[in-house]
Amino acid sequence: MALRDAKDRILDAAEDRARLGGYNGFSFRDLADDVGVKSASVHYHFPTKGDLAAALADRYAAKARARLGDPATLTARKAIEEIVSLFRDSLMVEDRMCLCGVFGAERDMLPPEVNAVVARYFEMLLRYLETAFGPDWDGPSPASIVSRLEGALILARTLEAPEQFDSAIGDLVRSSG
Amino acid sequence: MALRDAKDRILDAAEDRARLGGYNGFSFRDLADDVGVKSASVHYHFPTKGDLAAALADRYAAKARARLGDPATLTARKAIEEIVSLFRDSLMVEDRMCLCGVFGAERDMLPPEVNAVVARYFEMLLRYLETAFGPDWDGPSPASIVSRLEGALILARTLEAPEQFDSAIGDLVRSSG
DNA sequence: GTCTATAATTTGATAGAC
DNA sequence: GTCTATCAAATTATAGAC
Repeated sequence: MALRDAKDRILDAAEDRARLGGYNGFSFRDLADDVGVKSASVHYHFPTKGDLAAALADRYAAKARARLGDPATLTARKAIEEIVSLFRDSLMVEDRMCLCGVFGAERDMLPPEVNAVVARYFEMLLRYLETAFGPDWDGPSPASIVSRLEGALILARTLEAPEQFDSAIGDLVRSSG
Repeated sequence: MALRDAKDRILDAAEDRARLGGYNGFSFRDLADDVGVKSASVHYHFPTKGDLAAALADRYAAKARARLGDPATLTARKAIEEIVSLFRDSLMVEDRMCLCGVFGAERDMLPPEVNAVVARYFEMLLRYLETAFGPDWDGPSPASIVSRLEGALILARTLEAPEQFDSAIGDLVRSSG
């Protein structure tokens, strides 16, 4: 598989651009140029932009879920470390927003099929933490953790101060024993 | 002042649309139609879209600051209640994102003059909490609070579940004594 | 699956009359 | 300060050849 197939490379380009500028931050021509094809070829794989963005969010969610692992086998502390690491890499390694965070912020003007997939991403993250925490958990709620991570990405990137991420998340990691 | 001046009404329309769909979620013609003028008139008040968005974020920050009040006169608990109330109304009353949250998420494709104003908004929020907390504060950091609030807006709106906001923020309010 | 070509619309922005 | 008129470019999307 020297070069992955076009469909995947189109999604790579779309993910990169969408995480920088949102749904309207990229066009079919942008992606075509990135991949080295014509925009008609992009439409062949994804008839409408809604199709493309929904497929994009779906792949993004699947990759996150695969990376996070099975929460039934994890301690609460380890699950928190995993999800923090996911968002931390988004900021420190990739220097990109969370795709579903951007789409979520723009949700009222996105095609409904995109919003449906974005919602499933957040439900997946919440369920991941709930499962790892179990019924007796008395630490921070899954919703508070996911919210903090999304917000910390926005804050640290807006201020161009990656250390603000740790300032926002730090005590979460330290108190997750 | 029967009808506020056009400049302000244009910003009203822009704020409403931007908080629903982001920077590229509205056009000069959209705003002109909302206000009842022609798009050339919008360009008279704001030559470029960057000018408009920067003025918009500036006004948004000023309104927030005025509502929050002087942190030097507030207890930590009261300051937290004020900032939570600000974001809570954004969700429950206005059913809109935080303008600077959306712009922050899209920052890498926004004109730099917009990003500068958005950054000042977040710095203002952090300073507000820092001032109210004072040097001996050992509760949640200002960055963690602001992050949670921005993220909780995205989460609750994406899931179309306002109660997730309280789930994300609740223990903050309860532990802020 | 990719291309050329193009349609139909929208966009940010300007010139100049009133 | 608002208008008419317009521009050049970009946008999503489709038809049909190879």
